[in-house]
Amino acid sequence: MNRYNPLEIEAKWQARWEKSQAFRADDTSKKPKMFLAEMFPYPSGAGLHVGHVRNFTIVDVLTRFYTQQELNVLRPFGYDTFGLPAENYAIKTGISPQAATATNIANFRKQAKKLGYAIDWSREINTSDPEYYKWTQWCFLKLFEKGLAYQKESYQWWCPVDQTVLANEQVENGCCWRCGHEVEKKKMKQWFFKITAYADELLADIDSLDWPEKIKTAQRNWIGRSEGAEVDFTLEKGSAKKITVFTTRPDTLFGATFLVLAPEHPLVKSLVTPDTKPAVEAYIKSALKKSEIERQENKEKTGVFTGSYAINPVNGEQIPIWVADYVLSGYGTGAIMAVPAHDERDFEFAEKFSLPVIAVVEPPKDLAAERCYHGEGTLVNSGEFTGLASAEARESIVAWLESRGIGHKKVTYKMRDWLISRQRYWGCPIPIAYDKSGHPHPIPEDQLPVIHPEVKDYAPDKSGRSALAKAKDWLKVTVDGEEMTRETDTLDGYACSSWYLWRYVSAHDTEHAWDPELIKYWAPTDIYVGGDHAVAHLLYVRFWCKFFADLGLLPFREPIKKLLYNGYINAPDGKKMSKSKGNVIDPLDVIDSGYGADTLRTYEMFIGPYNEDAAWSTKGVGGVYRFLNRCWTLCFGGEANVLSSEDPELRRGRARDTRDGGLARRASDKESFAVIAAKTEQIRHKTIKKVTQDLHRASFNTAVAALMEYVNELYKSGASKEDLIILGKLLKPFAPHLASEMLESLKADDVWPTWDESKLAADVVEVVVQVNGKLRAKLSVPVADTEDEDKVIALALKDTNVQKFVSGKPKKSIYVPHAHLLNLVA
RNA sequence: GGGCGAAUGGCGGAAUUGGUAGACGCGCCAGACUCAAAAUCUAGUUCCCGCAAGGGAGUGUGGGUUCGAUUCCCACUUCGCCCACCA
Repeated sequence: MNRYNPLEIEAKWQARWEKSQAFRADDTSKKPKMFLAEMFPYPSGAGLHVGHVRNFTIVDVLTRFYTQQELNVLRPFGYDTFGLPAENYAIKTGISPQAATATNIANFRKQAKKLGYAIDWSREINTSDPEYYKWTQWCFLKLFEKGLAYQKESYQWWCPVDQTVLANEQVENGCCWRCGHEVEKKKMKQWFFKITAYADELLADIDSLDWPEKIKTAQRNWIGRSEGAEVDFTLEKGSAKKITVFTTRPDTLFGATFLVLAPEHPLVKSLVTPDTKPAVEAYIKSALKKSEIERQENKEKTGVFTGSYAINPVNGEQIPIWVADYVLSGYGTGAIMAVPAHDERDFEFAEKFSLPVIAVVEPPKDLAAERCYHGEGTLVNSGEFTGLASAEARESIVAWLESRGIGHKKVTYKMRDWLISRQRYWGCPIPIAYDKSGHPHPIPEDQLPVIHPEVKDYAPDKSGRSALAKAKDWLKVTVDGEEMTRETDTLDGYACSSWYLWRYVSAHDTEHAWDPELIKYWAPTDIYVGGDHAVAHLLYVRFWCKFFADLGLLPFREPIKKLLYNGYINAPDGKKMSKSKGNVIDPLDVIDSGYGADTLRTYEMFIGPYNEDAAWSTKGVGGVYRFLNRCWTLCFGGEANVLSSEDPELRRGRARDTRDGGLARRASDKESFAVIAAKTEQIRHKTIKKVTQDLHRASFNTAVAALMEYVNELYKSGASKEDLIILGKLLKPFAPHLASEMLESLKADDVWPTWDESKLAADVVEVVVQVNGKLRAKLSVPVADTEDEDKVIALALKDTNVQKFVSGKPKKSIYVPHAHLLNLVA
């Protein structure tokens, strides 16, 4: 007998699949479609890691499952290649990001093929290929046309030593990651996408998504809708100036004892007096220098009085205006009315700076008075509104403000517009040019793509502009006959991944970003699998989808029907895998050590529920390898050991060792072959049902367990040819090479089998008897008798063990036929 | 601080609608095979008592609902993840 040699058969099948382009999706099919994808990877120089394998294998199992169910399946693949690692590598080594990317892609492709993935390689995409990013730029122009791509001054991290802008992740403990100098915030003109224009729809449509609840919640929180009011406070001294604040609690307006502005608030400069100016300016400077981490670590309230006062519109009180960094410039109006009696943060601030605290909401009597009650209650000290319930008062006070034109209802979102400028070379160039007066113009569509110029040094220049600024010739461009200068910022990588799913339908289309007919057939994506980007990427694709739907370019408003969010795989020690800890498991090592791709794939599906983190177990891999070996032995190792049987085909595939005691025992059994055949048929149908249903609910680990049970059973009772065919078909999504080898030798196709419900029922059923909820006996009852409750009760009462616990007639009995359970209450 | 999720043998995990807790795998243990080992096969493996039949306890802790709770409700403990001064 040949031994199971995974590396040999895997190479054989991979070569065949390659040659026949076995996984090309059919654009012209009339069959129902299924479009699956993983979150495409950033191809790092380290190659695939076990996390990729888990992610891609989930998609592959489903791809093969639906293909075997004879759907028309699209399962493409691509690479998200723009980003800092390639750029930093280029800065360090001088090797161009283009060249490094090409090498990494070749490696990823080779490794993905080695895993036997059923990928339609004709649709491979790469976001840094001009063929692709021409259309990313086209998307930008569409957003620009509709006013959804715009420029605004915004604060960015800036290193005064390196003279460069830094991304958030390049700021470590408030310092520059390269030189270690403290970073500052610098105001710069930046590009934004107006995602807030879709805030309401993005929020509302979350309900309809077949996505994990935790992702949906994360998106709801991120969007952060809150209802409240904007209220105008006039300044004293009869000035026409006013300060508008946002509050969710207009009912507490009588308790507003001071105003607070964010340090960045534009009015601050005009509120200072000669006395306060130096202190306020110093405070603003230090506040802007504070890093995010410092803000998080030290929540001690700080602030400074501007020297000006405002008038509380409801009671005419004069209240001081302060500046403090606990008020954020990007949210609401960047200014708040502080109600220290009912807001914890305002209270802390008032306490520190000895500002007055006036309670205006009385909690219900059964609630103990808190230091700072922020719940609902009855209004006190609130003029004509005193005595109203707080919820009611919110309405009344806003109406009162509205009638005077000094306030109105307002909905605010935590979500900000999406900042997409990156002062980086290795990103998609923004297709914009500036005229002599600095006004931005779109690069005309027929001049796309705007391609990266060659440069010698990839480091950003001293002005904070990307290395693109060093390509003097490239910078000059003629647009509509006018000499202009190109934009040197590039797009955030998330822009490239906001539309790639649609590119897959016509990956190399030179006329469109996506083919308008094919998109109707294939999209939206039916199942999308990933373990990252809960809000960012998964919100951005939804945003672009709605935008392009509004342009009439997409016939749907949600891009992803079902999302599977897979967990991480940790090292055997339970810690995150990392090079520095030396605990990294390389999936290619697992394959090459002799286990093969089928074992690796099946193991990663068996490791635990797909959506939870799991720890790698080298021993566990061995267990799965043994299982696949047993599959092999059943199919190829049995000939020499066929049991004597009336039907040699029936008992084909007995384990190779005939000397064991179990066999001897079974040989002496009186069980006829017909009885054994009936039993295996039942298990066969049970397994088909279990594996099919488990794949539908993405329960991969239990599907593999069911296959293991099946194989264990076939080992005991012998496998018929039919059993082996079913095993091969059910195994194929997990271990496609081995299963293909099996099905080929059995001369069988791989069409997914169906089960016959009537074959699942046995003649005799085990009925569980409980007394007072405790298990006391198990009865063998003929199926026909299980429908008669009285008969079952009578049978139960005859059982000697039941009799020990039931004296006389039971008080009550509960019979649950479908669970084969009888509970007697004694 | 807020939100979400989780807690089951020695370990990873299963139990899909409130109905036999511990499937499957690892590990361990005994046996077969072998000169021996590995590999393979067979059997056992929640804990306690018992030769056994059987009994008792048992799904983080405490309570509740129910004939019956890993599953539902309340309170608490621990761990994980995400967000975090969002007015």
